[in-house]
This record gives sequence, structure tokens and C-alpha cells, in this order.
Amino acid sequence: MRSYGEHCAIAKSLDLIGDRWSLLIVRELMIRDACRYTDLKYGLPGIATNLLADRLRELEAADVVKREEAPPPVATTLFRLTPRGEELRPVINGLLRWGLPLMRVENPTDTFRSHWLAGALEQTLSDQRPDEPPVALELRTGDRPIVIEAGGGEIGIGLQPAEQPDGILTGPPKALVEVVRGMLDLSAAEEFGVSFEGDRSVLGRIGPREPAGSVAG
Amino acid sequence: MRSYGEHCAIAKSLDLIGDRWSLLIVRELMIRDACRYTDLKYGLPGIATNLLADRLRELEAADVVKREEAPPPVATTLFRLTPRGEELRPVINGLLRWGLPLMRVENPTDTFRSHWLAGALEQTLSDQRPDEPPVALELRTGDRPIVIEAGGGEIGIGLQPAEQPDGILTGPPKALVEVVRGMLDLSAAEEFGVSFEGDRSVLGRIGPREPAGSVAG
DNA sequence: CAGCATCCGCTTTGATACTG
DNA sequence: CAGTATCAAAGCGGATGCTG
Repeated sequence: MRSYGEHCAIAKSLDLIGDRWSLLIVRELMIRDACRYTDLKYGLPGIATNLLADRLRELEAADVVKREEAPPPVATTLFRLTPRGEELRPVINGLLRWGLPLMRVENPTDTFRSHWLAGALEQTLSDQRPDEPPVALELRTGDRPIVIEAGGGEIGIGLQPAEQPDGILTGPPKALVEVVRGMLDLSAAEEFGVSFEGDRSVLGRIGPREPAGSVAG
Repeated sequence: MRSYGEHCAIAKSLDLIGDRWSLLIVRELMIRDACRYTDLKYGLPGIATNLLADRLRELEAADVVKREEAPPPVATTLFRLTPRGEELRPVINGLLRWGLPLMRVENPTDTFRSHWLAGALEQTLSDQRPDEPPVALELRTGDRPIVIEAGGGEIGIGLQPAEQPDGILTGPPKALVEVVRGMLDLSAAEEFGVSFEGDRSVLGRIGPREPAGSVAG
């Protein structure tokens, strides 16, 4: 992109990361850590492959992304955020929080990848019973399962399937999110195609971080 | 801009404010509150007038900006952020903080407007002697003077000249910022064209909010 | 297959001119 | 003052081809 040519910190930031796709590449790397080119392309449906290559070069030049040659037997290029790139987290979280209300309308033509939920869940959920032993709730939605881990007062999101989840929640993403946020109860969620297997108490363990209405999405 | 078409809060945000110029328009409205079309164009050097009109329409449709018809004798259109637009402040501040280190290299071809300093100064300065009576320091740089007001532990930036400033600091923007942050003392700053009039104690009253090195810019 | 580069049609942007 | 109109140039999206 052409520089704004302004002596202003905001404009300087946008000179580096204001291009189309740039911040979504950062999102992918924040959620998934080191990624192959192919993983990035998969997580950014619709990006033209030459643009992905261009953006990665630009982000590398801006010290946001670095490229690592993984040693054999992997023997592939991995892309990763630099420390400077990690410092974009407040920006990404700001956009995430601002965008949550926009998720209330579900567009059936939108693409979806389950790992995109990671940030939103981490930001809006909390462990409601910090003193009890940790639990894992698997969400089956979108392309692959993800796992909400609650323990010690913290919420973490795993992108690898848990070996022994305490509960498994299956259904469309928006309904699942409403269930884990406690905005929709399980019986009411059934009509949206949500089903549950396992110990129902894990659903009470995980709840909204803020009053349910404020970050409804 | 074409929608990313992703069921993701970050992508949804960028669908609305990810266009070129959009966040800079938000910046202008955050710094200056209600603005005329002409003021916006002045604060966004290089924007094509048709683009400004387009962006304002898009931001209005996104409930970020609203348009007010000022009554006579003003009789002009004013643009203002909606409450939803105001909620972009964490995003803007995130970009601002991330961009501060980029300001260490000064590009002589960059345009400059003194009101762009408002956010950066507010974010990085603090009142070093909260118990003393308020002071005002005028900065003469760029297109028009701005005023740093320190009092009650708070820092505020005024875009209207103070009627009776306690000190007046004149010079290039980068050097002035370094002086008020205490990274450069007045005698050393003279070689960069900085001069001062008034009560020197006001310079000690205003200082960096964080350790000087961390947000050096 | 992973990681690009090239080509082409379309859309967006930038610069300028013009208008109520 | 607050835009619209026009047009060339740049950027983007999609398809395809190349290389280790």
C-alpha cells in the first residue's frame, strides 16, 4: 500500500499493517503460532496466493512476521510472529471486542473455521469455579473440534482434540457460543441443532466473563 | 471494500473500518469532535475528495459516524462519532501505541498537523506534581499551537490557544515531544531549533507516564 | 505437495475538474 | 462549503503454471 505520508503514529501503524489481509494474517499467527504457507491460506479463505506471498514479505520487512526454515524431517518454511508482531495483540483484541456485536446477525454465506472462535472465547469466558479441578469441553463445529479448558480461574482454548473431554458440545458455531456463554440453555439450543454428550456440570463451570448482555454475539 | 465473508469478529470489524482512510477519519473525529467536511479534508492530507465522501457514507451506514445539520447561523454539515464510533477508542489507542516506536525515524517528506500530537501526548505524558495548581504549556509546531494542560494528576490537550500559558515551547514536533517527555533537555534541544519562553518549572511538571525508554518516539 | 510467480479482467484509489 | 464527475493508475481476485 502506498504510505499515508503523515507524521502520526496511527498512520505509521496503518502504513505497515493497514493493508487488506495483513491483520487477518496476524490473527492467524496469533491463534495458531507457527504456520505453514498452506495453513495460512486455509485460514484465510478467498485470499489470492500471490497476495499472501506479498503480504508475508511486507510483514517480514515490517518486523511483524519472521520466516523459519524447519529442519528435516519437517523441512518446510514456517511463519511466526516476531515479538514486535506479538505486540499487536491489543489491536487485535480491540478489533475483536468491537466486532463481537456484529456477530449477532449470522450470514449463511460466510465461511467459518473453528479456530477463529479461539480469541472470542478466550476474551469472553471465565472459569466460574476456580477451586475445582480443571475440565475440558470439546466443541464440535466448523472444520475441526476445539477445546475449552477451564482450570485455576483461567480459560484456555486448545486447537488439538482433548484426549478425554468432560463434555462434547456439537452444533452450529453461533448457537454453541451462546450455550457456553449461558445465554441459551441446552434444551432451548436443541432446536438450533445443538447436542451434548457427557457431564452437564461442565457447562456450569464455563460462563460469561462480563454480564451476558454486554458482549452478546 | 469487499467483505471478507468470514464468520469472525475481527474480520467483521475490518469489513466496516478496514478500508483505506477509514480509521484515520475516526482519528480525526476523536481528536477534534464535530468536524466539517473541509476540516476532515484538511486533517487527512492526500485523501481524494470523492473518497472522503464515500468513506463518510460507509461509516455512517456502519453506525460509526453521524451527520448533523448545524442550525443557522453556522448552517453547515457537521460529522461526529456515534457512541458506537467512540467505542473504537481502544483500537485507535492500540494502533497509536504500536506506532510510537515508528516515529523515531523522522521522514522529512511526511506531512504534519499539530493536532495529531494530541493522542500521543495524552497517552504518554503525566502530571508529575498533581498537588500543585494547574499549568498550561503551549507547543508551537506545525500548523497551529496546541496546549498541554497538567492539573490534578491529569494531562489534557487543548487545540485552542490558551489565553495565558505558563510556558511556550517552539520547534519541530519530534524535538518538542522529546523535551516534554524529558528525553532531551532544553539546552540540548536548542541545536534542533527548540526555544522556550516562560516559567521553566512547567517543563518539570510534565513528564513521561512510563519509563522514558519504553515509549520512545 | 509446498511455496510461490505470472497473467488478465475487474475494482478501488488518486488527481483534478467542476457544481449547487 | 460540501460535495459530484471523470479518468488514468494501482491494487485485488481468480486461474494457471512453474520449481524444488
